[in-house]
This record gives sequence, structure tokens and C-alpha cells, in this order.
Amino acid sequence: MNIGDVAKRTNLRAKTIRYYEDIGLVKPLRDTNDYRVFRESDLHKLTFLARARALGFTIDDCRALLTLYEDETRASSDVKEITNKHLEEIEAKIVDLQAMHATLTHLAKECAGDHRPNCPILEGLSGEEGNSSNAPDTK
Amino acid sequence: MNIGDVAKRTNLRAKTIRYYEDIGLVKPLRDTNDYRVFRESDLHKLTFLARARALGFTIDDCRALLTLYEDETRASSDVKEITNKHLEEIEAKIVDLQAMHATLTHLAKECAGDHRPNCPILEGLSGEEGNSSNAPDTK
DNA sequence: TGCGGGGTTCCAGTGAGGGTAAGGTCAAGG
DNA sequence: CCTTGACCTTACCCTCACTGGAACCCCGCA
Repeated sequence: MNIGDVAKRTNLRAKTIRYYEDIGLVKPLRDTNDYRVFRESDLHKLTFLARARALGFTIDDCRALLTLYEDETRASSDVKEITNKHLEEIEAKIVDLQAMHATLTHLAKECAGDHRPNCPILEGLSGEEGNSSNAPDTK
Repeated sequence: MNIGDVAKRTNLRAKTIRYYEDIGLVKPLRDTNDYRVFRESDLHKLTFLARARALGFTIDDCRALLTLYEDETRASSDVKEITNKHLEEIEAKIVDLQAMHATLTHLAKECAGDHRPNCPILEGLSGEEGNSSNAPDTK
């Protein structure tokens, strides 16, 4: 199978597949005209990679998972460890994003969003506390 | 003020501050010995940038926000628009991450995580449906 | 023979900096 | 006067996971 067909079947782009070959994740054969020739096993690997990437695993994780996938004597604990570490990172990211979201929502709620220049969002970003309308004068 | 002091005060690294100068976000003066000299106004800008970046705004957004910050005749609606767009992106990311989290949690829950090779996580990644223990035989 | 639609390699760029090298500058201490 | 150590400077490549483009080759079909 040529790279275009593989791309369609795996929902990866040809460019991405070439990149995966570059970094050693797949090793397709070559035809006499230098075209890459993908076997069923290559297709399986690429499908695996596409799913793992879609679940947010890094390429390094994918490489490790692929190795485990091909190792009949693997311990499932190794797979689970990678997965749990990844889950923790996902959780940390969600927490970060939720904190940003809360702060920004709060600031945006205070902002009139009209033609006037007064803007609590900018005040918040510049480090001012409270808002200018009801904070005690600093005089 | 020299770059080291600014770094301490803004919690940005010197390297980051130099980068911000490179891309035109701040324009510190230069001393006779070529050292950067930061004014109070530069410090304000960098503080603003640090906060905006911490809230996840892209550098491009930061540039726009900084321009609005310095424009006394700005409309707060412009600030709010940028903020709301950013909020939407944050929400989308959270949704994505939560979906990954749900899938991975489900797979990890099924995985024994012991010395045995059987692994529902790898099966899920390879595209197999259900699990091998209670799915109907494919024979 | 020409054309369209594959394929190939190689080079550069993305975002937002990080790492490191090689060197200039400055204040304090011996 | 000289050295030491902390600070500053520029300049270059590295990150991650690709993406885009240029320039070229190959294959089937009218």
C-alpha cells in the first residue's frame, strides 16, 4: 500500500507518516521506484499511533507504548504506569485551565465591553486590585 | 534598572525579557556599556505581560492587549472581545482534555496493572472494541 | 506527447522561549 | 594593580510535533 492510501485509512497525513518514519516509529519497505510500501503491520502501528496521539500521549510515550504493544511478554503495569502519569498531567492541565478560566470570567464579567475606555480586565492585568469605582481613594 | 532586577521584580527570566525586546514588546534604553536600562514604564509593561501570559494569552494577544492598555481612547469592548475569544479557546481545551481523561480513565480502570501481558489499554489503542474477557468470541 | 495526480527529498518555519559558549563590565578584596 | 565572581552582551542551536513549499520523479491515460 502507498502512503496516500495509508493516510486515508489512518486519518494521518502523508507528511505525518513520513515524519513518523523519520523518527523511527514505522519502517515501511521501499518499492523499486523508491515509493514507500506499507504492510498490514505498518498500518496497525500507524492506527495505534493515531489513537494514542489523539488521546494526548507524547511521541515519546507513543514510542514506549508501541514497544509494549509489540512485546508479548510485557507487564500491563508498565502500560498502566504510562497511562496514569499521562492522566495526572491531563488533570494538572485541566486545573490550570480552570483557574485561568475563573480569573478571566471574573474580570470579563466586570467589564462593560462598550465604547468607553474604562476596563477592569486591563486593570486586573496591570496589577491593580479591586476596581476604580468603589475602591477607597489612595490619596 | 538592569535586566536582573527587572527579572526578579516581574518573575520573568532575563532570557524572556530579552526575547520580548527582540519581538518588540518592550524597548528599554541602553547604557554606555550596552546594558539594557529599564524605566518604570518598561517594568509596568513587563508586569502586564507576565500576568497576561500567566492567564494563557498568546504573545499576539498580549501585544494587542498592551496596545489597548496604552491607548487612553480604547473601547473596553475591544479588550473584552479578545478575552472572550480566549475564554472560548480555554473552554474548548478543557472539553478536549476531559474527553481524553474520560477515555483513559475508563481504559485504565479495566487494566489489571500487574505482571501479566493482557492489557485493555493497549487493546483500546489498537482499535479493538470491548474487552477480551466477556466479549463474544469472534470465531 | 502532454497532463493530472501520485510520489520523493530537503529546507525552513511555527510558539515561546531554553541552553550554552565566548566574551565584556563592574565592584570589592588582597 | 590584579583577581575574583557576579552580572551583562550577542549568537547560535535545541525543543515538540509537525506543516508548508520548492524542485523534482513516476505512472496511467487521451
